[in-house]
Amino acid sequence: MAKRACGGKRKLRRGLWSPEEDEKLMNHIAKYGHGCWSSVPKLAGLERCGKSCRLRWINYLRPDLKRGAFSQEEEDLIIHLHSMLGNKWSQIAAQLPGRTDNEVKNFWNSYIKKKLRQRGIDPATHKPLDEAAVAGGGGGGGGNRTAVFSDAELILSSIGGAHHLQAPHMPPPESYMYSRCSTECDGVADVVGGGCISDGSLSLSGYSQTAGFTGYVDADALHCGPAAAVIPSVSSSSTLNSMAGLSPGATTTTTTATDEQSTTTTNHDLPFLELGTTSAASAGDHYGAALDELKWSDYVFDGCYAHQLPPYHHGMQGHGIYGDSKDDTAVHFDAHGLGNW
DNA sequence: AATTCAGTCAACCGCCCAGGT
DNA sequence: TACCTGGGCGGTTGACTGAAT
Repeated sequence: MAKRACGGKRKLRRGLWSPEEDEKLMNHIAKYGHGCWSSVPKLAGLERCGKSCRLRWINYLRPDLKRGAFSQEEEDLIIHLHSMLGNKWSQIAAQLPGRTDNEVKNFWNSYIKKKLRQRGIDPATHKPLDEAAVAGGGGGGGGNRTAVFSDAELILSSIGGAHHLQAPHMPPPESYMYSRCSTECDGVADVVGGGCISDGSLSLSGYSQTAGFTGYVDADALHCGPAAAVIPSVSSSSTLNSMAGLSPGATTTTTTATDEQSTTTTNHDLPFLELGTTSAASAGDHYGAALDELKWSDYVFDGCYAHQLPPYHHGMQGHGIYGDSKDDTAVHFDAHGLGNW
């Protein structure tokens, strides 16, 4: 197959990105969008391969990224989604606004995995370790994931400490698995504590009762049905494309849903430069509010966004636009905002 | 103060898939 | 239909940091 290695002929730079490279890439995308990634490095004057540029943009430069520590709600949601999806990091990240698959993956491997093991849970199967071993060392992931979520719920219970376990108000685990059926349905909320939004999005309000979190799961992302709502997932490539305004006249559809209703707004000509500004706001108050702090235009149009790139100036390895990733002043997960999506 | 070790995370690699020709 | 190319994804690596010794 002779799969081309990234940048076969030309001598391309590799490794960490310099501030100058970041600036070039940001300037280029700000002006033109990314378009065809393979042409970006050339047009932007970078000696990188397109893949590298894409990765840098998605994982670090994108203006809508939420940096900083994962909240308990995010952690719980990751465990929950992993119990259903396995290592589908992109799909998991799609449910975590502002988080990238790489970030989620790293968080899982460096933190959650260990935490689960310490608690005697096999992170691959979400079953107790001894049971997982008996189950046939088959290496997790292969089996019927829907059958293990009750275990995942136990995990959540134990991790959460204060919350749940007894939780008589909790719906049975099956109700989390939901929804898969009820989504293809008529939109009737037939899940205890959860709602089946008529447009196909999934409510995890049952989940919220235990973890203090309310979220909507993109049914399509979970392969749960054909009529998935379009969640403004910042991690999805489609959203990225719309953000980048690749195609003039492109249409993005943003769905906001509450327990009682779902509304859909359609935006035409939404260039990504307007993220967090007027267009985003018009897309829906909730989404707009969630983006308020992004102020992408501040970075670009001030002509001096470089000063807002603290990473290098802080001399830290973690190069966060919003500052040191370990800084608690970093944007925190807004469960309410997400819940309102 | 120097060294070692473990943890974190950015970036790369290789594969797969979809779309175009 | 076969091939090519670009984009995306998951797994892995390696640089860097801070804690421990």
